[in-house]
Amino acid sequence: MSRKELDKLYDPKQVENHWYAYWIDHQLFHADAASSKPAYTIMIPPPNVTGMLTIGHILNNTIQDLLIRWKKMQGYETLWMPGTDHAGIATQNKVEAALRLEGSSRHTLGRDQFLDRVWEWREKYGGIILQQLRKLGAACDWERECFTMDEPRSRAVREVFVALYEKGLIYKGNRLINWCPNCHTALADEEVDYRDEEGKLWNIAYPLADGGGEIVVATTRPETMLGDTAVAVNPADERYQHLIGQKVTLPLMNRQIPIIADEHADPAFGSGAVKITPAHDFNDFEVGLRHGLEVVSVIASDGRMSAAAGPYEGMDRFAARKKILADLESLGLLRGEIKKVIPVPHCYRSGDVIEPYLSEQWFVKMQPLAEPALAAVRSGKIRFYPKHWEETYFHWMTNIRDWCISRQIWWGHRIPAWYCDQGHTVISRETPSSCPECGSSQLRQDEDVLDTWFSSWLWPFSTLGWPDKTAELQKFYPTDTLVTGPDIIFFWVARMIMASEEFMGAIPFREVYFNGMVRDLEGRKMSKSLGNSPDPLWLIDGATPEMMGEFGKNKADYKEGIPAYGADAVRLTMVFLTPLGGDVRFDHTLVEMGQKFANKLWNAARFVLMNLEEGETLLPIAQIPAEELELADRWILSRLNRALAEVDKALQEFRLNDATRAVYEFIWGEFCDWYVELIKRRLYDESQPGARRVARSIATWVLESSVRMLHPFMPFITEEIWQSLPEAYQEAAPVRSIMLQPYPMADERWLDGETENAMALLQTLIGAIRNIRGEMNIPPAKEADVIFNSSDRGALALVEKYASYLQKLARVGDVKYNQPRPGAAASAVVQGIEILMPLADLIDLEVEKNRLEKEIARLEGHLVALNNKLMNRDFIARAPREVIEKEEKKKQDFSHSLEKLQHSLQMLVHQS
RNA sequence: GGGCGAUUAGCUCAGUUGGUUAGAGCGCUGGUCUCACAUACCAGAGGUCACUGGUUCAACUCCAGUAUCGCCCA
Repeated sequence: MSRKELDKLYDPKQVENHWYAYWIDHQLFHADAASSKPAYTIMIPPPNVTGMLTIGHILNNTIQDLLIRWKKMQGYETLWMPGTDHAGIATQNKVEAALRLEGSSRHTLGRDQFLDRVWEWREKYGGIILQQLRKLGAACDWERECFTMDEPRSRAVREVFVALYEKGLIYKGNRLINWCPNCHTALADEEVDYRDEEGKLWNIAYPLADGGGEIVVATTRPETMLGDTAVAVNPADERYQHLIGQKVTLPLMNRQIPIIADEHADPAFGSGAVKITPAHDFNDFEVGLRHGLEVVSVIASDGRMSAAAGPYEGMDRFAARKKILADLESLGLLRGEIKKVIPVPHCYRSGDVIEPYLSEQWFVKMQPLAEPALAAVRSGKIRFYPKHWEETYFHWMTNIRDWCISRQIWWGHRIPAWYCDQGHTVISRETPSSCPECGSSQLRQDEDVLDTWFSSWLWPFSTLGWPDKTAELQKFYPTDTLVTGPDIIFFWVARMIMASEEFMGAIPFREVYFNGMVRDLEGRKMSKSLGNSPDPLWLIDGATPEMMGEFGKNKADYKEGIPAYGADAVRLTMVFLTPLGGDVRFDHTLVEMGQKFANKLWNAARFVLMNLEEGETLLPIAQIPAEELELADRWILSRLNRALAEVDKALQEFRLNDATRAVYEFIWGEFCDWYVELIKRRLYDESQPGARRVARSIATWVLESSVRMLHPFMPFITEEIWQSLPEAYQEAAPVRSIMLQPYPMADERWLDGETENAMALLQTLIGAIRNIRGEMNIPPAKEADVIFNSSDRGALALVEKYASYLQKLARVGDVKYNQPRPGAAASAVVQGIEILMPLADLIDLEVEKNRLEKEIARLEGHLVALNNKLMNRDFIARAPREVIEKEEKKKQDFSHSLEKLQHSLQMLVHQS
């Protein structure tokens, strides 16, 4: 393959599409269960099959891809398992909405036809989100893609249901559950969102049955009073002792209900008496159980008042509330109202207000499952990053409640329970043909389906073929890293640990990385409902204002459209912005950072490549004799290896932003800004072919290492550049790809502190000279002569040896050493070296005076602080010796510099 | 009400075990189309590190409290 001439501007579009196809064609994402390499596995958090890619997915999946590519280059057999989740309620709602537009409904279609429609819909739209992930560069093993409702996963679900039932951990019970009247189904406790809303607390008088007065109760939900079956007071509340055991007449219903004593009544709250509605409040339900109270459901499953609500039957629950308040008012039983902020439960899918609802449901007994799962995290077998999420996990796990798993919808795994006409229940892995108890063939399957999370919690092993004993399970289980959001720590993470301990007898993963949330610049969560999340594909491919429709209309940042930043730029920016587990405040203009970095790297590569000659043999750096390396060479190799060590350490600790920063700063701040500039002299000097070859060899070597280091962060551009490099630098592999190359490792032999110090001195000198030039407005093209004065012979020798660096990077002309001060000169002091720049014709005395005065004031400030410190006896007595010495040295340096600057200032004053 | 997290430059963020002259990118100001890159280069301005106490010779860093914001749970 011959080297190509690279374009001046990097164009991600072609490059990204081309290499993704190449990786797929060569099956570079495919994991081999028969491989002898150690495995590294990540299971994707399966996105909803209805979903579209969001900025949040970008963050989550970029992290996974980064880890996978990093481990692959480190020699692991990596598996990134992709798939989608059938998202029962969400998907059903979506298809029902489509049916409504057609004037149809699931009930018109009937169950079977409706399910056909959902499958059809899934075939059509279900793959979109995974297609979008490909644009990001995701190295998923697409050949293994799973779906939580495909046949193997369904088998696992049935197996688990039956096994838990047989073990007595699944039971059916008539209990109060969270009910969404809109979705018409039960929900798990975790599926309820509490939102604070402005509400009211009403005081209502209940007349005593014997006519001797009244008792006042407070409620935020007056419509539930129709189902009251008691009034409770605290047993220790002296005000009510004489009433316990008496009865009150329930207003509007004219039912007599008892006054009971129960700890649940808080004497400090309102009147101290509380109405008890077991059918519509979780606490009241418990009270009811303790006292054997009747349970009267006055709100039906559709959110309307039931027959038990008497005259209010058929009214919507919110309308009933108004009517009941009005009726109480006219009866003279309202005793005032106060405003109150109330946490109102909402359905996490439809947003409708949840009702506690008494019904027959299936539950999983969680306590026995929780114990090993708790131990797995306590013992450190599973580690959380950041660690503080463990607290949340422990809290939930130690207060765990049974899990309501039945849903009254159609889209999902049908519960494997059958009922015969004799009333027997059959729980079976396979569809039974007759009742094993009575032989009846009249079997009816349970109408309900299982909670979607009942399939997701098996994901780490169901995706590998469980319950069969597959080679995949053998090779890739337990998995290594789970990358997900802390918002599903209960829904998913905790339950996966429980299921894995129960069915695999092992942890599902060794570490969990919780990524932060992506917010907009106002700090709001990016969400579809807020309309503040741009389509990530707009960022990758670019978008015109028309394409963005309503989205960009009122946002200044989007009015002009979005340029095509490319996936690499989006990825780099994302991980650059994400601290360990911290939130990311995101705006598309931030992606310019990634875009510019890609362009910078592109041009650095272009520069290196255009300086190579066709067919040239480059020297492996280990073969270059030490004496042929100059300072810059030793320096860049030392810095490269320090960057590698830092990246490795940061990635191991999931400090992805630190790792990104280290790569970014090395490539741009050191390789491009300094090294590339410093080798230009050698590259252009044809009289020294040896030195030229050394410079080319090292530049190419460092570039090649850099793109390998960067590959997990920016896979596309690094592949493109790497493929353009001379083959001599590439290790043999079955397929030519950077993905199959080793990840560079820090080599301590190249670390060289002395060289770095020497280079740092030169860099500081260059900075000081540039500062003078900038401040004094010396035209960039004009060379400036410089005198360096110092008693430090070693330092001057270094400057002399590498004066060419100063000449190149600070546009220095003649350099002299230890010379008397010329008449008009600008000056600065760096590490004891006085820099004098004779500027007779150019110097503006006032500007230079200001510059010096500012620097003098700065030094004086520091000296005051230093003197105070050094004169403090306690400091001298207690601080470690090194610290004192360091401060003393600092003081000397500052005083020394100060003296010289003051002298310079005096000279200037004399001249003016 | 309980728990957790955050608060550093105009904006988005670094600052690893307490000892730095508190940094980066964007934006801003000034100067450069210097033969890889104007999506660039060079320089500059800009911070009482939320507030109040405490520990310490020494606090952006540790502790306590306050305020504001956010998340989770009830």
